Amino acid sequence: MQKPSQNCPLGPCIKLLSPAWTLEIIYYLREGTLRFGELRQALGKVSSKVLTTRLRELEKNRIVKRKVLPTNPPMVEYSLTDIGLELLPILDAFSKVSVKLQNEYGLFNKNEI
Amino acid sequence: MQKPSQNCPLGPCIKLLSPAWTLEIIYYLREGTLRFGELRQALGKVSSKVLTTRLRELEKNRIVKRKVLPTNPPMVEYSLTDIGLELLPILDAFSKVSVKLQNEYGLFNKNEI
DNA sequence: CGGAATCCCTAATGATACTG
DNA sequence: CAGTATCATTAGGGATTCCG
Repeated sequence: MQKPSQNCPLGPCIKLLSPAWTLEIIYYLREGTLRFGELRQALGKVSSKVLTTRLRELEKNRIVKRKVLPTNPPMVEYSLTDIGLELLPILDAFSKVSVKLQNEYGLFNKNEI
Repeated sequence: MQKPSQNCPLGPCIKLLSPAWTLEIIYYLREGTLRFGELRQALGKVSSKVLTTRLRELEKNRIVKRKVLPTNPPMVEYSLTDIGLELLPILDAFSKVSVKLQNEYGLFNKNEI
């Protein structure tokens, strides 16, 4: 969790997105609904505890919608809310910049980062 | 520091920008050069140790340029490199999204975040 | 002024096991 | 399946002091 500075307008947004896995979660939900297990698998090596924590935070901040299906065993679907969708330009920017830094400047290649 | 997931293309960029104060540093350098002390003051309550650490990392990754002026006592100026300037679209995205979430959805108002 | 060197310490993450 | 509960860990950040 990052510490925001005084007048920097990015503060709250940084605080929202800085916990581990947060941006990746939004990334993988960008195209639709995923179940808890699918999301967990997509992320790789996140623990279910941390993933749950993150999803609860995002749900509380109305970024992510949680839908429990009345099956047995229960299935839980996660998707982005309208507010969550508003975050996608940030993801786009990350994506575009990543590509550019890699292609034009060779960043992210060796062990630089 | 965030843990990147497998196929998410944002991984390296996230890793680059996730340490505390990193985005704020870039934000305050966006319009030109700042001395160490000025940057420290702009950020608010960052310790000199952490700020130095962050600047060294950014310098190593060619995001930030460090220039020592031959004065006594020495002055050190920091500015964005060409690569650093490439990151500004990300900052723009943060900024625009922050405003939108605040104005249209009332996020970031109370203690929500 | 701009750090380097210490020491400290908590929040955040992770591993494991268990459950409705 | 989708979590909770517990415990362990650690590394990231902070406070302080001192230096050229």
